[in-house]
Amino acid sequence: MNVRTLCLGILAFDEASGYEIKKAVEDGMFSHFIEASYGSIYPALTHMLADGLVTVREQLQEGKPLKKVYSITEAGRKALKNSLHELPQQDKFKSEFLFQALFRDQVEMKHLEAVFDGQMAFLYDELATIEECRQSAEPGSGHAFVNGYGRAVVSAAIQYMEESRSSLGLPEKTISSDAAE
Amino acid sequence: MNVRTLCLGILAFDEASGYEIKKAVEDGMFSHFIEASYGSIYPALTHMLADGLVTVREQLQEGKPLKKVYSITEAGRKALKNSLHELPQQDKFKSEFLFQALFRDQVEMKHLEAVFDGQMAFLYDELATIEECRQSAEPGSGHAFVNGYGRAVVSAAIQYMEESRSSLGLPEKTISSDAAE
DNA sequence: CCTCACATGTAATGAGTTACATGATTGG
DNA sequence: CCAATCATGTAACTCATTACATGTGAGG
Repeated sequence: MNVRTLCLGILAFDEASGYEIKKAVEDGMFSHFIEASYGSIYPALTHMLADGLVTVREQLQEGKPLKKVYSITEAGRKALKNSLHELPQQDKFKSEFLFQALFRDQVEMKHLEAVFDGQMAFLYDELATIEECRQSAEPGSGHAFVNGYGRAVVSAAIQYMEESRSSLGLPEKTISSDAAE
Repeated sequence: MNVRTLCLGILAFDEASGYEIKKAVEDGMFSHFIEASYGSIYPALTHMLADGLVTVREQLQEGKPLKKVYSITEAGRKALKNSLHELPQQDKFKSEFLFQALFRDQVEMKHLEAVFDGQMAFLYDELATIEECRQSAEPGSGHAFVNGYGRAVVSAAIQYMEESRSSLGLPEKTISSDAAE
């Protein structure tokens, strides 16, 4: 999938600016698909505007810079549907964290612990984001399915990580002020 | 992570040819980290050879073409360790399957079913691959941890998918003996 | 005052994929 | 004979990231 399709998908739900799209991809409702930087989002929007897949409207705001709000067109919806049908019908579980875990004997214990804790922090953060999104997702919607899937997978990862901590030779984590589940 | 680091990691376990690396990344013990094509693997090996991170040995085989077997050097191990320490300490759950699921209302039911079944097939296949790898992974090793993680996550995904089938409006899957079209 | 959040964009660069190009051998 | 598997490699191309470039307004 490319950034164009991602943006089109987001705009199919609601109009948005490039900045808002970035935020949604970074953290929000659309953070579980692919990554995208400003350097790919803005050109994608410009390109789609030229192709008539989106329209733009400049919005003046009080106390904030001018915002260019993009809306999807009928042609855009058609293009999205088309792209959707062309996407591969499988995806892969790939993890760079696992790659690092693979070499646990070859790195310093301190580093392994940092990596493990980093992944743990990520997983808990991810779960929190998902729970947050679950609030605003209506039951039976695509969003609800996505959040349910994410929650199932992330929870399983957390559980396995917690169980594995000692077997990797890592010290027990004394809970300082963390949010327990 | 780049393909160079991936290859180096694989070679840290055992010597291999470019072709063998590709197979291991496609299907085998090293299929859960990043993807890599011949077009990236061969140049990576050539590059690392020039840098002295690996050595090469040409191996004649009966009934098969000549094979170039690469082995990691001490400098290679050092470089690997270095790269490992520089990798990001988090990774992301990204899924293009979920993106498609998001638009379940906007695609034809037939397509949604194909995508769903495709993902299901992938998950079961993945689980089978992992179980297979578990046989050859010695307990307590990095491989064992990786396989355990993969198994936990993939199992959770399968369970959620099975539970969600009907709620997505998909027909119950009759155990496939009459799957011929 | 200075930094952060908001907001938009471009250009150089880099990393990888796809398609191309070749060729041996085995099995149906 | 033809397809598949084994095996190595290159070149054009795509796509996205990073760094650059600019500017406003709010709040500590």
